[in-house]
Amino acid sequence: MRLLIYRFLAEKQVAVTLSDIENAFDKADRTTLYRTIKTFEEKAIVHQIDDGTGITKYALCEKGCNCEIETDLHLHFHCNNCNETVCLTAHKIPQIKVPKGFVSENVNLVVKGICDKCSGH
Amino acid sequence: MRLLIYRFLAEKQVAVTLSDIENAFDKADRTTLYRTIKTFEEKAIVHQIDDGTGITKYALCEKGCNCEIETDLHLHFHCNNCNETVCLTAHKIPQIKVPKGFVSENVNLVVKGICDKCSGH
DNA sequence: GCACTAATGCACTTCCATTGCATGCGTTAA
DNA sequence: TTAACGCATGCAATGGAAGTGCATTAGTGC
Repeated sequence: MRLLIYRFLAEKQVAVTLSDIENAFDKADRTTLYRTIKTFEEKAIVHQIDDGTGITKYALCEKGCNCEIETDLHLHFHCNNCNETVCLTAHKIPQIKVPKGFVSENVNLVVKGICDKCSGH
Repeated sequence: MRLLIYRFLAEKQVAVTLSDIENAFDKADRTTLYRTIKTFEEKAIVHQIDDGTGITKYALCEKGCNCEIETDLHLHFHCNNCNETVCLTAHKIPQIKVPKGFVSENVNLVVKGICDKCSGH
């Protein structure tokens, strides 16, 4: 089961919602998928993405994806056209300056727009 | 009613959830507050913030807060300690580079950590 | 006062995230 | 061989937030 879910995530190049997984595995129960994902999260196999659609998505952690590190520098791109969210691990987030007294531990950056597939390039 | 809500938002220096407003106005109905906020949003009086807690928050737009512009460069700080989210309008977001084929329309940047109140400075 | 519009309140629905409880299955220990 | 245990799975139910339809009330202009 977990292997199947892992492969599903590996094939998908985009972040998926729980519903996506649910639809892909009709046989399995919501709860199982949910808990599997949670397990993956704990083991730092996948990471959670909040792209502003209100639905949490998940994506496999790749090389260079240091989710476990506190100063996580993730960049996610959400397409307003196809509604897909991709993980741009190659693009690092520039250092963000915060005012005095503030301590930065984590940065979440979501860029919205049109993705490469939809823009036609 | 709307004036009361406006004043409430003005007093608060942090972004608030619908529940926060609801608690502050026991007399009023949820729907009224909800629709009032929506109206404010349309009129660009407040803007919505998604700080990753899963609950959408709202904050007054200030001078220099160009929510209405597509290339909205907002920086929000979410404190992991007191769970409050503040709007750092003074801090602009640096230009984000996206890969070829991607078109950036909107940027959402949330920094998490410890705020000035909680860090003791 | 009358009519019209805007604002408010109530009830209901939907959607997603999460949890409690029961079941099944494989492994270990008596 | 069997009893006990841990773990994965499934079903059902809960809770919280967002959103909507409809009736009622409050204003506003005439």
